[in-house]
Amino acid sequence: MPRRSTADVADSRAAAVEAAVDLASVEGLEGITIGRLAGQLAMSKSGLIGRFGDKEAMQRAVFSAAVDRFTEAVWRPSTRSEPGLPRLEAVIDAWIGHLRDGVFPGGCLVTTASVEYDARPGPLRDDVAAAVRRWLGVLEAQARHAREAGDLSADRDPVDVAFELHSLASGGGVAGRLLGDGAALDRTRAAMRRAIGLSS
Amino acid sequence: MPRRSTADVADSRAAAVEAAVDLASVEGLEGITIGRLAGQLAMSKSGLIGRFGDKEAMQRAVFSAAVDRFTEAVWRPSTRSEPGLPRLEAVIDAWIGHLRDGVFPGGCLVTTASVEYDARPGPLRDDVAAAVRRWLGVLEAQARHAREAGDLSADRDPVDVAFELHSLASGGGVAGRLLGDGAALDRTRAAMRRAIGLSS
DNA sequence: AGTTATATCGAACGATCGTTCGGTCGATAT
DNA sequence: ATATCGACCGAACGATCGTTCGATATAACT
Repeated sequence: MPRRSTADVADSRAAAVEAAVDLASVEGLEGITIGRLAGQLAMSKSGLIGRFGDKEAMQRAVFSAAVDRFTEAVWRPSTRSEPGLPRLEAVIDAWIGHLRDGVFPGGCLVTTASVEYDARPGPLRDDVAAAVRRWLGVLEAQARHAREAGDLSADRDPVDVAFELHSLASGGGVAGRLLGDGAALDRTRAAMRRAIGLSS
Repeated sequence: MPRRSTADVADSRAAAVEAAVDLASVEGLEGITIGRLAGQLAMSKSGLIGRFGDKEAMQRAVFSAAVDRFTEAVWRPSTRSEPGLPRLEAVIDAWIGHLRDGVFPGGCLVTTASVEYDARPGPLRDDVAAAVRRWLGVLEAQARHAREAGDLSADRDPVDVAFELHSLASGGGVAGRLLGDGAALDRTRAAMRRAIGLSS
């Protein structure tokens, strides 16, 4: 078995993280097992964990990568749209698309991690909370921009809007996958659009 | 150590299930460990698992008990209200109250289990899906009743309404607990009322 | 009183968990 | 050419996992 050159070092770690994101998407961040992941990567347990230090550090790296994947799929494309309501519309479409395409094989890891750690103090919970807070802030800023531009009803609180969008996407994705309901994402999209004052 | 009389049999099993519900609410149904639960109940592992057969049977019993707890707290009180919109309003208030009171110490176990099993086939996933489907059906029936009574806009699909209420409560509860956001449940309640056409 | 059924125990099982350690190989730097 | 470094391995560690298996003590039934 050839050793990996140092030029491939980053690739090796990144490959492990990517595989772990997919695994965690199904089994949860707590469901990751070093042994199973190592087997899946055809590595030894010690070789794998050595890249991270310990399991918790690996979980944090995995979650961080999942946030990047989410940001890339949902936020990045929307930046080509005008700030405010158009960008919110773009975010909603990208968000629904990202859920539909199965960017995460077992559902959005941010949602999974939110549920796993919402009642469990520790660094991971802090990481998850920070990521969600940041995302809510982004949505809120767009809603505020839309309201100031007159594209969103003045009696809609931007914080409420952000919170509702997040809840709907998170809850809708889970329920849809659990029930195998193909129409769930359509319903979710419609509800999200309703939350920003659009009829359909 | 005195043995338990047969009259206490149901109590012993029920006590184990209740403790397990609380534990699973924090750690997840997959996070339950026979050893830890046995220790917490001052029982032997074998004595505990003997009551259920195997771990999966115990998890199913635990989930079933959680559904009962949810039904008792959220649905039962609402049956004193008139069917249709008044009952939906009562459900929303009871639902928010149940989230606020911490009926489940680590958040609604139905939500937790939905996320845990939404991408993992098996009997537990089937149980969870059946429970969610039943609950959505109940909500939908009330929404339909409300619409036929003219209390709900004719262009609101009862299935949409049920789905939105479920998503909002589920997503809102998680995000609120994760972020330690005391206003989250107020926002969730307002959004749920908006979903059934009420202004506040 | 004697029998049966049940609830629970302690001990042990093999499997797997996360982690540690010493060693080996290959690439890089001197 | 030699020394250094980092990636990775295999083996082993103690802990815990879920489960199985008699043994025991009690309650209920005949």
